[in-house]
Amino acid sequence: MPERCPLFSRLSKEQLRDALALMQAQEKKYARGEIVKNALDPLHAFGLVLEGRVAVSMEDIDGREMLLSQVGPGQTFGEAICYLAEPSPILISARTDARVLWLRCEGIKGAAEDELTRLLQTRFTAMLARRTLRMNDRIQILSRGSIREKLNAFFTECARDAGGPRFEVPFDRAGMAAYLAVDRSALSRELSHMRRDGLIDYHKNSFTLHMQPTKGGR
Amino acid sequence: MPERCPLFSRLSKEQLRDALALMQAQEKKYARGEIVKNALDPLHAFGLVLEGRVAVSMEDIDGREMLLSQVGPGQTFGEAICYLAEPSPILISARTDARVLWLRCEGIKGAAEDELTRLLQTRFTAMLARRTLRMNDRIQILSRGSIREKLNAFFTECARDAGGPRFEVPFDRAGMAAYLAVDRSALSRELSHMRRDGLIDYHKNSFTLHMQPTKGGR
DNA sequence: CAAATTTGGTTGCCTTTGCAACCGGGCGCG
DNA sequence: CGCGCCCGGTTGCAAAGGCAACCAAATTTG
Repeated sequence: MPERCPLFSRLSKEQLRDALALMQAQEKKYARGEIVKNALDPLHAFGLVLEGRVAVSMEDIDGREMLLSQVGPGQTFGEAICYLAEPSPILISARTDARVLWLRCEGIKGAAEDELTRLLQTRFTAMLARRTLRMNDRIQILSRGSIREKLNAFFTECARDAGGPRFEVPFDRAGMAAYLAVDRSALSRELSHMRRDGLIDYHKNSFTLHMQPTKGGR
Repeated sequence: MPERCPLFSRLSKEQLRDALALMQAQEKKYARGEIVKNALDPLHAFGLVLEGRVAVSMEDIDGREMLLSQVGPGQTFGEAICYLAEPSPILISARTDARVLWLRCEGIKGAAEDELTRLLQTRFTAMLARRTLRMNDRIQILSRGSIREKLNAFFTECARDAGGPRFEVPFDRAGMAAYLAVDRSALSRELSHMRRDGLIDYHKNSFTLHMQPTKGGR
């Protein structure tokens, strides 16, 4: 399963074993709702989700929870904090029953003695770089003024990832609202309107875009 | 000057020279308002701002500009895109007259032959990790519902960085509005109200917080 | 199966804020 | 000196959307 993560993809069986050993991989199970990392806890390893879904959030002063990201199978969380070995106010919890593989990054921090370590270093950096780009996308979405604009941006991105106008979103409505930083009921309202206007169709988490293939370039 | 960047800090003169050579450093000057990188242009190197300020933004379909970040002396832009060698719709322009040192990252991508290369690799990764954390902060700010909440979060962060309740922000009002993704006039209005309410004081870009050391939750 | 819980949709109300227009001060430049 | 430009603040207006309350369907639990 770990090979679903770009960090470990296309490794031979032996390489994978060595890589996991190098990073002192340890699997751990969590029940739905369980806290994976409390705010202010340090993080000695970063997590690779093998199964289930995990939410990364921050609690603000008023106790409102802000969703930073939601992590599914093959995706990771906490690399940056773990790499920098900094404390962080981030709260991580399991949204469903989940299996997480914890990976320490000391092994890929210093000088690389062998080929495999070097590969992992490079891939780790690439992972961080890709994460940066995804966060840019998120910031772009959040910067939009209206809910409809946010949804358009969000859907466009989903469609790009899915490679077509039909896709499933990894959120329930409440999660989606948190991701877009809007009110849940307002989100429902806007989704209804967009359906009424013939822009989209949806059922549960499955969405279909009816957008015209944007004629002009951006 | 490059030693203001964490990538090059505390290097000997020879190391710095070698490092710059390794990354094929090239300095370039830009006039205020000049385009540094147009949307869709590829980026063969990332930029280290030596002097002046540079804005990283994205133009959305309606032509509205969304500010992703603003980069000052000693800070870098475009590392992720450059490292991944991906095209990107990002637009970069000089907000003031500026000097930029372009650094290629091929040299620090593959296997590291010498000590210096390894150091640069590690530091580059650390830079990306720190950038990730800063983007998290930004997402946190953007996720707030009201302008006042956004400002509180923003100011809190500024105060943390500055180590005290007085600080200067690196934006003019329009830039600040773009950073917080709110309307400029609404921002002005809210700032006035916060001053009226005794929460802050400000003149031009200098702000002073008068916040009580947050006692209880709401 | 019944009860309870979760999830998504609807609606009315009212605040916030985007928008547009305008004003005034500071600064640079001819 | 005077003109234009940039920047920041103000304000009236209208719309968007947060909030709360509620309902219906779906899903889980006993």
